[in-house]
Amino acid sequence: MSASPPIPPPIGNAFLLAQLGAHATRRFAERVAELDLTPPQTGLLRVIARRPGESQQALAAELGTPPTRLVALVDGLEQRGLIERRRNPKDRRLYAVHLSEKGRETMRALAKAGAAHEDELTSALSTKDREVLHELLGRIAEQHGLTPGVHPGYRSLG
Amino acid sequence: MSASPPIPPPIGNAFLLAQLGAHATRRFAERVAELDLTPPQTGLLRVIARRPGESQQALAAELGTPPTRLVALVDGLEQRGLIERRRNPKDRRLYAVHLSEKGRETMRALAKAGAAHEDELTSALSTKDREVLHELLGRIAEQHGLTPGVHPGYRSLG
DNA sequence: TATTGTTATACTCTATAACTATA
DNA sequence: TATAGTTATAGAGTATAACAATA
Repeated sequence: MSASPPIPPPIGNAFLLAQLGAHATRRFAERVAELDLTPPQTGLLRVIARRPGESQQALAAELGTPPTRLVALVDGLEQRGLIERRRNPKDRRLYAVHLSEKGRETMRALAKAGAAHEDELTSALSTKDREVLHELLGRIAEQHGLTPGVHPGYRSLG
Repeated sequence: MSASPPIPPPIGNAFLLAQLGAHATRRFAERVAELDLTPPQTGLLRVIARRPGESQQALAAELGTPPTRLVALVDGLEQRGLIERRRNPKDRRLYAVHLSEKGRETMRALAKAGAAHEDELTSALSTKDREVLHELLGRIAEQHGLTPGVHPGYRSLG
């Protein structure tokens, strides 16, 4: 009489989402590494592209990240010439953060990489399947209050 | 004439999966923190439950993690009395890792937490929708060669 | 006195390499 | 000499708190 091993619970949607999400994030990181970017940097670029001229505080609030973390991200992108900090002469405490022309080129390269990533990840699904999946995922994301286009990885854990 | 801001690309399935995956992982971490466990610890417990008596090397291979990382995980679970290291008298280099009775209790609590987590995450979907989602996600996971029940977070990044 | 941005610091997680004990 | 497990060490990423400049 050997003790019966516990029956493992069936793999649910929550686990599949976590598993596939980690896989997707990893593959995306590999792709953007070819552009010398990290995923957090791409997310910041995306926000700057959508809302050019915002202050670092505003960007931090949009991403849900501590302002101190943003400094390092902005530093890295600025040193590579992808973004510009412009002083606001009316209030010299603020910077207005803008994409440079090189930054806009990088955004185009990122869009290509993103499309290739999307294709690769969902290549097992038909066009119709992809639409169904998108609708289901969108409904879950909305119900949980996730900000469209903003990855929770910025959000502090406390 | 102001320069037109770049049109952000539509949010695709890949981003939604990454976003929801990170959210699911975070919520799960919060839940199992109430059992004083981290997600990596729960994944290891799950593998030990399914394959009791394996060596640490075998467990590391199954999870795809460096053996050195496993030591700390096993240490933590053993100190809390959830698992046992048993020496193999035939080859005294090996340990056989087993769940303790307390470990089996913890597995039952984990199953409850997992079910609650699953319900919460997919509460926006009908039963039928959940089945459709599960089928689609399973197909993607299989096509990308993801091991059922093993989170890619163990896998080294190299 | 409040706010923007910054620096300093510490903590968590993980990987790599060197070590031991057994075989 | 090869293998199982361990320890030591270092690196990446992020958070918290203190600080300087400006309002």
